[in-house]
Amino acid sequence: MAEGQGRKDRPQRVTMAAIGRIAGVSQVTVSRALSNPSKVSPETLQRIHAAIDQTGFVPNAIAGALASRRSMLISALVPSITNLTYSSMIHAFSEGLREAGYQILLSETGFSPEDEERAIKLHLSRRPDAMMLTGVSHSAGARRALIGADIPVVELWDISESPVDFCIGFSHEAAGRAVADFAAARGADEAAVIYARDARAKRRKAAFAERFTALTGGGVADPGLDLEASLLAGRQAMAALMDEQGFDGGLVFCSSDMMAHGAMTEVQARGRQVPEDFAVVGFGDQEFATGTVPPLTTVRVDRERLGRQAASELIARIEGRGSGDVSVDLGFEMIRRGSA
Amino acid sequence: MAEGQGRKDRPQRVTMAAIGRIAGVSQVTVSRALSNPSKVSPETLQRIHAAIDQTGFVPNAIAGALASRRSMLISALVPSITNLTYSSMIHAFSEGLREAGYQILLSETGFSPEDEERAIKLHLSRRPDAMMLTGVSHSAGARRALIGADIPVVELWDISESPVDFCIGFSHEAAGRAVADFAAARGADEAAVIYARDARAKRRKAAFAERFTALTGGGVADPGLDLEASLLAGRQAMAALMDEQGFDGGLVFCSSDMMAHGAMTEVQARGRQVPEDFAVVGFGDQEFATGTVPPLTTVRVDRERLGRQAASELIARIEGRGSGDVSVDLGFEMIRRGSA
DNA sequence: TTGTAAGCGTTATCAG
DNA sequence: CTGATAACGCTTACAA
Repeated sequence: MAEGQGRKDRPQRVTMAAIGRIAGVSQVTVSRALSNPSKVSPETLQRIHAAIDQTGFVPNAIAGALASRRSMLISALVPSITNLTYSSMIHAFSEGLREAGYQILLSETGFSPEDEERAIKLHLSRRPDAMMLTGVSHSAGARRALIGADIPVVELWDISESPVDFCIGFSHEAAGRAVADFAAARGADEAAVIYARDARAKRRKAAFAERFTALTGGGVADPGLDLEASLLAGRQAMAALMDEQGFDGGLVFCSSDMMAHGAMTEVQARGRQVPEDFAVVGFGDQEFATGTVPPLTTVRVDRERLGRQAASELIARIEGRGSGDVSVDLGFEMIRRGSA
Repeated sequence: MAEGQGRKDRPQRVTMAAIGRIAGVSQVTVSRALSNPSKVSPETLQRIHAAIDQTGFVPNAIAGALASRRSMLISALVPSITNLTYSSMIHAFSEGLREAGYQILLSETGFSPEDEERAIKLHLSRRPDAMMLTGVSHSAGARRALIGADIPVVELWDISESPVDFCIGFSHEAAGRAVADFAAARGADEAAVIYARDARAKRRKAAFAERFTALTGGGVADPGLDLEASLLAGRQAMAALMDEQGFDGGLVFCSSDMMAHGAMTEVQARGRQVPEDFAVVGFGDQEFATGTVPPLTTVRVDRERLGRQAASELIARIEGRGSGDVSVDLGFEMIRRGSA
């Protein structure tokens, strides 16, 4: 269906004006028929729709956006789309928006602030009606551009005192400490951390380590590896912990359920027991967490609610009736299952 | 940053005309400076960029798209974004496009043709320069709209004799048969299938079952469940197979690695052996497939290549230099590991 | 209920 | 190298 290879004659597209000509009305009436049918007489409406069906007319939303100054586009930036944490967030987020007639312009930013800034500016050129970002840490240039854009901006999956506009998430430090409290209450006197290349994951593990040591005096082994949030990486980290860090028992706090699953796999592959020898705690409470053997003890964050709430608040702000909240802490929940 | 709640005075945006006024040139020259700098004198260029920096000007891509009739937007439709199969496809796909300056308009269509048709029409109203669809089965209305749009359309993850425009993928039937051949060669005389609510998965299992029976005369147990492609669903299906279908040994072909992982988990949780009692074959060769115990035997499809090739061919066609291919079969590969 | 006129902020075309 | 001027296809007043 590619356009004729470089031909000059463009394939005369169907416009509202054309529909109007066929239906015997002006272009404006066609526009009205589509956006405000109640203001057009039934007979006219019928003729217009007949013309639309006949021609297969699809309105040009670009022109509409330019004229109305509303793009009905929401841009969303996440570090990675293949990471279930973020993809499920987007899923919930876009559902609410789709229902309200918005579409999603999506980009991956990796974990680099520079890439994010570039992506933000590119997105802003599309004049989205609002924007969703992951996390609260952005480059100065990004913040400036965002503020200049003068649209609602929600930062998800973290909280901050000074968001660009507003944020919905939870405290990663508090989550790390909660796991440390859990570990201590459970009687662990040695601990280790497994984490991926993700600033937020590192903040959780740092808070965990500090609290765990303060509480128990025990050490916290760290493989010091730069990893993806994958099962394999979890296995590797667990292996490194045992082979190189001399970690021979205790509780392991992993930055994602996937890595936790990998850690368990490695422990069991070596004939050791979970949770007896090594207790494992994940993060995220992914769907599969109840399906592992033993079922995974983890930290649940209600991503569904996070996404939905972000969507509805964004819509509210677009319509000028936002709550005015600057930071919404949705919290998290320790889910104790069998692995710790 | 929401606009003043319903105020009348719009916040006077910065336009190319404004930049021109500051730099002492006309609006057109600003446009040129941005899209074709070589045609503007160095001094002028400098003044223009100074004005841009000073104001934080971000060009309006909507207006640009309307005037140039090129949106630099590619729309992509996938059944689900939380399914790693599709999200990794999009990831590879969008990478190539981003490099060429395109942005991605993404929607999830679920597994319903009606939803897909609706989404396609909505996307088409944005005048994307090209479109990516998952699979080759679309409603008549969708095909009509697509053809009328007169843009390159690639259908991914399947092949067909008569795509809307062109397709890149592999034969799901051939994949199912290949697994059956593998099973027979391996000496399996009983088999079972575990599959998700996905038309393509069902085609693979049907082809598998037919070939397996033809080859070995053995039966193929089917739990007949309507499931998600999740680990838990895999466990449930495996349990149903053993408890309700009397399946007590043989090879299980699963429609995804995740389900296969679940099936293995269930087998092992019951104290039975993989692959001795139950051989398990997955589909997709996800990253974690090498990390399971035993490592998962599966069917690999090169999603990376699929996505990249789709992107580059789409760009080529947009520029009027497409290959003209109608259907590209990238094939698949049986990866024998420990689970079967 | 319908129509006219004036943008929306760019790019394309043609002159100079 | 630079600038008028005319689209691009729609929405938003304002009139009739």
